[in-house]
Amino acid sequence: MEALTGEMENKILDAATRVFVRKGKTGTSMQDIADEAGINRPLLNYYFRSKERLFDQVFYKVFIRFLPDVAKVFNSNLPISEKLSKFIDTYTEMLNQSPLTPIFILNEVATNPGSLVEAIRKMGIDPVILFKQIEDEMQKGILKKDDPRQIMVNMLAMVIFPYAARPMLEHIMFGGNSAEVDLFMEKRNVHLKEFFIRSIKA
Amino acid sequence: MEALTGEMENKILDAATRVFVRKGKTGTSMQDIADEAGINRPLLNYYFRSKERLFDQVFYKVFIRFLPDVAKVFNSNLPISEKLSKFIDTYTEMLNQSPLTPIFILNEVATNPGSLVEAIRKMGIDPVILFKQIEDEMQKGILKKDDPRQIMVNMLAMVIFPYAARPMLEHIMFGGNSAEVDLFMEKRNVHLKEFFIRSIKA
DNA sequence: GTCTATACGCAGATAGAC
DNA sequence: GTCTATCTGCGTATAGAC
Repeated sequence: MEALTGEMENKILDAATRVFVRKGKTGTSMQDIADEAGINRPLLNYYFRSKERLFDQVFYKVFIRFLPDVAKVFNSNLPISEKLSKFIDTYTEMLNQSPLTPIFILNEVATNPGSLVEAIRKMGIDPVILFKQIEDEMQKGILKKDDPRQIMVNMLAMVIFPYAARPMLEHIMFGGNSAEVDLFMEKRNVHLKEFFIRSIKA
Repeated sequence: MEALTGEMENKILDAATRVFVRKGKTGTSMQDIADEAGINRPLLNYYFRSKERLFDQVFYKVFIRFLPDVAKVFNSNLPISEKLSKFIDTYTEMLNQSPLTPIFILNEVATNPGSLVEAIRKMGIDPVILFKQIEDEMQKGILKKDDPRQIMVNMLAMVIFPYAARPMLEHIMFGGNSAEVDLFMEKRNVHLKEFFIRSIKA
């Protein structure tokens, strides 16, 4: 029944991703995934042996999806202020396409730290180069002297947090008005760039 | 066997809180909680009828714990810069005592938005007063003109995110060195105050 | 109030027919 | 490769003895 190789694998993987990301690992049953994929439960085991293995592949896929575009920005020759701006745009675009991803990843890593170790081992992220550049610009007087890691965490925080906390913010700060949050998020890109540059420039 | 009224309830509630916060709602079994409390499984049902009801009480308790101290800061007559500084200290102290709380709350609200609605209805948070004060100081030229909600989200993001993302950051940015992260977090308070004030002052 | 015993369903996983 | 049937264990919850 399968024309292309791995067609069914991808079909399952996509379905599993949607459910896992929405309901979490322990909150998802194999039946949920089978229903989402429109197939039979044993087929999941046939193709992925176990829920554990299926989840691992989903996690890895979701996790890695967030990196290539960002790496491209970080490895470019642009000054920090430009990288920052591009990072905000790139990351925001990804998050708009998969807004549930941050909370999914943060939660899985928190409740099962082992899941991450394997994933990052396979790709070798190295933020050191970026730290060096930041320190360089601090030396040159372009940026205010500070701990580059604090800058990095701030950047991630301000971009990612609103997505992870959206349901909270929507109810507490926006009275449940979802459309208003959308507007807020649209304007946020411009705000962030200004806000951030003001803090780090010398 | 119970001397004080509600002694057993509290014992269970505390145990349940520890397990729920660590493993999440769906990742926690009643047996886990009974073991943690050192009691028998049916006793949980006797005191709380169902896992659902037990969880609801835990969630509400955890959620509300984060508010009174913060509310005190927000309702004071201090200028924004002072409130900000106190907020960072207060929130950080709470988070240091229960560092897993952010990811617990964010995840539960994301996977089951209904849980939040009930909790906030009972306490009536109102950030509008704070927004007005921020706008006031903007009018007076103390703060740079901006959207107060963006400021608010930035503040929450920079304080809360490092706790929610700690396992991630620890592995990716600190090479798994936990002690170094502790040091980083200690220094972060001072950094945050400077960083933030630079961004918002006129 | 606290226990043992138990009911019942659904979870993940596999056997085996087609 | 895909299905039905089935195994086994664990999940929540309750009945009933003490």
